[in-house]
Amino acid sequence: MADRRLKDVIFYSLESASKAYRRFAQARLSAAGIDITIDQWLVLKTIHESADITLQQVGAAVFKDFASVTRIVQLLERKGLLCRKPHPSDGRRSELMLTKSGESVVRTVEPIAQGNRRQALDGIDAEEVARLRAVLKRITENCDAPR
Amino acid sequence: MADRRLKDVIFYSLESASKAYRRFAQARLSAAGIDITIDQWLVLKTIHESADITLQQVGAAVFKDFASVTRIVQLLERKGLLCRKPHPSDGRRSELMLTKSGESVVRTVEPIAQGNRRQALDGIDAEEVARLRAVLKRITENCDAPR
DNA sequence: TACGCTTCATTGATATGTCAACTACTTCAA
DNA sequence: TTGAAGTAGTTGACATATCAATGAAGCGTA
Repeated sequence: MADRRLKDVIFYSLESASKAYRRFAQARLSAAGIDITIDQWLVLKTIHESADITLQQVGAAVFKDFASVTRIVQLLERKGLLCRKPHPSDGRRSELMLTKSGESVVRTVEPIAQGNRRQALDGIDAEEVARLRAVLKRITENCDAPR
Repeated sequence: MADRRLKDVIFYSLESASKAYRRFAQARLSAAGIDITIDQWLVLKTIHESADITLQQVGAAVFKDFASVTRIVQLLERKGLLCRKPHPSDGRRSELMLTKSGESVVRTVEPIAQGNRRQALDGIDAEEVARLRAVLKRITENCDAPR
C-alpha cells in the first residue's frame, strides 16, 4: 500500500493547502494594515451577511465551536467592529450588528479576499474547482456520518 | 460572481473537510483508548519514520511551526512516548527516539489511521484522489510562492 | 582566535480548537 | 403554574498556531 508514509496521505495535502492559504490570506490582511485575524474576518463577514443570526448559527457557518465564536465575538466587540444589544424577543440571545467601523472593514477586506482567492486558484479552471468542491463535500460527509 | 457569500468559497470547503477529518480521526483515537492528539500522533509518526531528524525538519514535515513542534515533543516526552538525548556531534540539537511505549503506540495507531482514511475516502476512487492531490499541491504552491 | 553570521531550539503573548461544566432563559406539558 | 427538558451563551482547562524575542551552539573569515 502506497500510503505508509505520512507525506503520501491525502489528508496531509489537505492540511497543507488549508494552512498555506490561511497563512497567505493572513499575510495579505496584515500587509493591508488591517488588524484582524482570518477567523475574525470570517465571523464578521458571516454576521454581515445574515441579519438576526445566533452565535450558534455563526459557528455552524464557519465550522467553529460555539466557544470559539463567543471569544471571537468578544474580540470583535473590543476592537469596535461589532456591537451587541439585548435581543428584543429572546432573553438568551443578543442582537449582533456591525458598527460603522465594522462595515468599513468589510468593504475594505472584500476585494482583498477576492484577490487572494484568485491568486490561490491560479491555473485551476472552474471545472476543476467544481470537482474539488464535490470531493471535499463527500469527505466531509463521510467523516460527519454518525456511526 | 458566484462567490460573494462565504459558503460558496472553495476554501471554506477546504477548511470544512480538513476539520471534519481531524475531528473524525481524533474521535477514533480516543475511542480506542489512546491518549494522544492527532498532532501528537503526526509528530510521533514522523520521528518514527526518520532517523536523526531535527525538530525543524519535523515541523516542515507536518506543516507546523517550530514552536508548536517544541511543545508537542515536550508533551510526548512527558507521556513517556519519546525521549531525547544530547546529540553526539551537534550541541544545539537533541537526538529524538521513540520509547518502547512510543513504538507500541505507533503499532496500535497505524491500522486505525488506515481505517480512518479508508472510511473518509469512501466512494472516491483512486483517480479522483490523485486529481485532488494535484489540485491541492497547486494551491499550496500558489500560496507559498514568494511575492 | 575573535568576530559576526547563521542555525537549532526554547519561551512568552495572544488567538483559536475542543471538551466539559455551568448559567440563564424558554418552552412545553401535566 | 410549576417543574422538566431544551436552547443560547459563557467560562475554564488544556492543546495548538503564530509571531517575536531570546539563548546557545556551530561556522566562516579576516
